[in-house]
Amino acid sequence: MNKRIEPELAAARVEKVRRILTERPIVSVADLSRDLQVSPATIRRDLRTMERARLVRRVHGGAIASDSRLTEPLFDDKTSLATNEKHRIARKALTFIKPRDSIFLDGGSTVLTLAGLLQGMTDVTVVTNSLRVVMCLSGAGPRVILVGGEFRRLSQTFVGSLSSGILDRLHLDTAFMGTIGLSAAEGMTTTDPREAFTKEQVISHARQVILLADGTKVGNISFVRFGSVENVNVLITDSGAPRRELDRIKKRGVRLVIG
Amino acid sequence: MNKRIEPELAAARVEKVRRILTERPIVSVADLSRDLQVSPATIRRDLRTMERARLVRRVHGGAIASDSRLTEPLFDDKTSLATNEKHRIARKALTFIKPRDSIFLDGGSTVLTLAGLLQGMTDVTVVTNSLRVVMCLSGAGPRVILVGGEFRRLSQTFVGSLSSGILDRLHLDTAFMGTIGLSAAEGMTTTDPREAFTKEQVISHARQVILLADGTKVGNISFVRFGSVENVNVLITDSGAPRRELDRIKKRGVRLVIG
DNA sequence: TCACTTCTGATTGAATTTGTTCATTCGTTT
DNA sequence: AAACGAATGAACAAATTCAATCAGAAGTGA
Repeated sequence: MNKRIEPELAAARVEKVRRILTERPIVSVADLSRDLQVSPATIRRDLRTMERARLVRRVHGGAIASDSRLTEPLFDDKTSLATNEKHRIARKALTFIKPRDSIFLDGGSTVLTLAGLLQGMTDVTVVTNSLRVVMCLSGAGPRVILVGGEFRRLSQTFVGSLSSGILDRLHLDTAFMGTIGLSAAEGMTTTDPREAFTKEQVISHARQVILLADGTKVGNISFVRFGSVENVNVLITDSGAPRRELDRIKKRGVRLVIG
Repeated sequence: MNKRIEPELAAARVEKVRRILTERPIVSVADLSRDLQVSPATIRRDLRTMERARLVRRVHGGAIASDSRLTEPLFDDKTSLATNEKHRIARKALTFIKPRDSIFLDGGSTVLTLAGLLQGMTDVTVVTNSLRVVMCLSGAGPRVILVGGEFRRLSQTFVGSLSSGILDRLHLDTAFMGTIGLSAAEGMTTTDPREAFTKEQVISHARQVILLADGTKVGNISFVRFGSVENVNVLITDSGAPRRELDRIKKRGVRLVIG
């Protein structure tokens, strides 16, 4: 135009829009047009390309953040539920991590919450078989090593015997693991045999096993067993766990921590 | 006539641009031209070479730091848009895949485009070291096996010697790979030694190697070499590749496919 | 010295971006 | 249901940016 007081680049504009959408859930075209000093037509074009890149969702008059991830129907529901207990459990777990530790994180939703708390730490090594954990730490954070294997879509983890090739070469200070069921009689149980196989591999390589299991898991029994109660050094759970079962587990030598 | 003002050496200019981009997230060509006292054409040439070295990402009117994802994990906005050549190359590559093949996909952006085309196929096995490939296929699609290893944030891939434990047990029909540079004299080159190590591992396990490289890569030379031209069975590129270099490569036994 | 290469700046035509105009659609109100 | 204003998309023009090319300057090696 006649006067270019604002030589703002297009790329900078989309970045600003994104930042605005992290603070507010919705913005109007008019607001953006005024804040960024460009015409509404330009804003609409920007939003259109951003929508193609799945960065925003357009609505009449503006745009909203596209936090509603499309490709994850099952998993995020579980993590977005019960976040209160999970967060408390994860924070307790955090106190068991020392500098320069190498820790294992498996694919449980509570464990994923713990991974989120590690984003600021750089002096630990995280070994995992969970796609979600890697995605959570893909931007910044500790050193991440992924044991390979076959991808299991339901749990978004890598399972099977292939991972043993890597695990055999690693030493783990602490393994933080989730489970579907934990009972004094049947030990830890889960739904998938390949998942169980990988978990057993991890247990056998870890100096210390810490189980993160909200109260609904305690006393529960699933399909495939992957280790006995004796393998667990610490159980972090919440106050919803049944007392009697907890007592039985404690008698087997497990240290209990209530988040 | 000579200049009173000695212009910066090219290397010094590159360094200055990098320093500027550590302070500001984005700079315009005009700003750089004024600050460094050289013509916009020179700035563009510098930015072009810096982009090939993955030091910056160019945008219309300027450039942004390539590692700006330290704060923002989702980084592929631009590459998912600039898809014309990449898409043509990827579609050509698709014709080399037969049912029940086991194929390797590495972490290149063109290869990632190919992964997107595989979402509907279920009768192939995809082996990869790329987080983005797994994310792309995490919802539905073929069987996915990830070779583990240490996570490299810049390329979002898993690299290093750990992955050999899994690769040694797998047979690959075709490996689809990207590269930073490909020249008849220097072979394939990339920026990171660990990345190069993994690529060499893959090459040695694949019955057939197909290189996906847009025209800007042909004749380019990067830091670490990871195989010679003889290792490449097929090169799929676009019409932007320099003719003379293509001829030299073809003489070395590489089958050429222009997307 | 001469041939050759590399780097730089200028030029030109193509491509991209942006603002404006206008017809159409959408959401709300009557 | 009808109507009105706001929002949208398409088309176009102006300005900017880009890539390709050329020519000159400076360095390199024979």
